[in-house]
Amino acid sequence: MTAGVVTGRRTQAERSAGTKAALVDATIETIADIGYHRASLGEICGRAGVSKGGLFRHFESRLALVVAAAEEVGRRHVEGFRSLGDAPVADLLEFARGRSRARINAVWFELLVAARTDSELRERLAPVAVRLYDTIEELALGPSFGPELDPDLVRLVGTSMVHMFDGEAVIRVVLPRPEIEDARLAGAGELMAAVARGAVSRG
Amino acid sequence: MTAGVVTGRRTQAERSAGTKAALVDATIETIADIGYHRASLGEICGRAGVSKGGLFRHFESRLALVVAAAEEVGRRHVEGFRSLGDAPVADLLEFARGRSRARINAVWFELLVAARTDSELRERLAPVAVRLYDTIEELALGPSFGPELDPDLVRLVGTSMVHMFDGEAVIRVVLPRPEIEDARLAGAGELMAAVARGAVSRG
DNA sequence: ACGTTTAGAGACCGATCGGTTGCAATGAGG
DNA sequence: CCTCATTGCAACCGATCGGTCTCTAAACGT
Repeated sequence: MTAGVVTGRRTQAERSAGTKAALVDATIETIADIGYHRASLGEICGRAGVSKGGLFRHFESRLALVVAAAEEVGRRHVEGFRSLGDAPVADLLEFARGRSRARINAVWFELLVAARTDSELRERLAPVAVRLYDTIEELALGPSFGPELDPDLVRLVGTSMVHMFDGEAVIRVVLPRPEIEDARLAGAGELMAAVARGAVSRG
Repeated sequence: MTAGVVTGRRTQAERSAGTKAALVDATIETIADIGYHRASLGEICGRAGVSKGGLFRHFESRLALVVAAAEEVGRRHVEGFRSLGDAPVADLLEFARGRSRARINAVWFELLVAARTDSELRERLAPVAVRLYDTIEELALGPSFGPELDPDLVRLVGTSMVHMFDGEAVIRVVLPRPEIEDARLAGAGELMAAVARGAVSRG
């Protein structure tokens, strides 16, 4: 599970990296399981198999830990996106929807909502979010959309779709409507296809 | 502020309704200000000018209180929507976006995210959300869209827009992009106008 | 006017939180 | 092998949480 773990005799750097990764993994899992405000350091440490004292050896505060967790989730998103390579727009859309609904993506929802009323979290999360969006948009602009297309238009429609799936994912917890969601995915696919074939211009 | 407050001698029913409304108002304001998990009963009671003992006279638990707050926010949304009456689709969209961004709407985001990992909250919030969406969709299907339009299509596009604005509102806390957001509103307006004039069919 | 019921106040409770501290174990360098 | 810095553990701290309990004040029924 936790990449980078070495058994037997380990160097200090390996030990440090190992427990750090275990703590970040446990943080992601804990927030995904029981939510941000219930994800106490005690619970996280218990899952990671690390004591509270050990945690503070690697992270200066709970805040630093959850920001590291958000970064890791972003890293996995980018990884998944990259491994998708070139694909039809319909596949891209389904992948995007899947990411919005993904277990670990809940970490982002939890932290974004918390960031609204927590200025320190907001300030530390903002640059991470900027980097994540920049990376993904750069990645998405390459394949599937020829250079003859207005990149601003592609960016506009693409982010709009992501926001739409995010909003859907949030309300779906309490109000799932599978038929409408499927129709939405299909309709979004048609719109994206129209954009890809250059049939949509910017107003 | 708190509608229904009567000064001087009041009947028990008036007293009860008054403090109840004050508590719900304070809950909405507190969650909007400092978030769901920081909105402690002490803080809420302080703002409402009611003691903790007084609170539990009217609400069996913190959960019951925040669900009542969500209901009140929904009521105000419907009220605003109703007072909008018949209006061009562009105005409807701007109104919808404004609602997604509204201070008090944060209560819904906070509770929806919390509901994902809190089964009791989820179960109590679900029927409220269903009623709210049903009411708004019923209201929106009336004006602006003639009866010759497929109501399912209007519902699909309409909810998709709402989800889009919701997703935008959530990420905007940490990653505001005013130019893209304005272009998004304009583009959504064009799409909605096309739907309203019957230029879009369901696939 | 008076006993009953309801609304409200505020001290109090056990549990849990994020974070600290002193100490034991481990690996690094000579 | 010995010394020292790093890593990890667990008891501990003050603060705060949701919720309860007891008591007073106000409105009600008669």
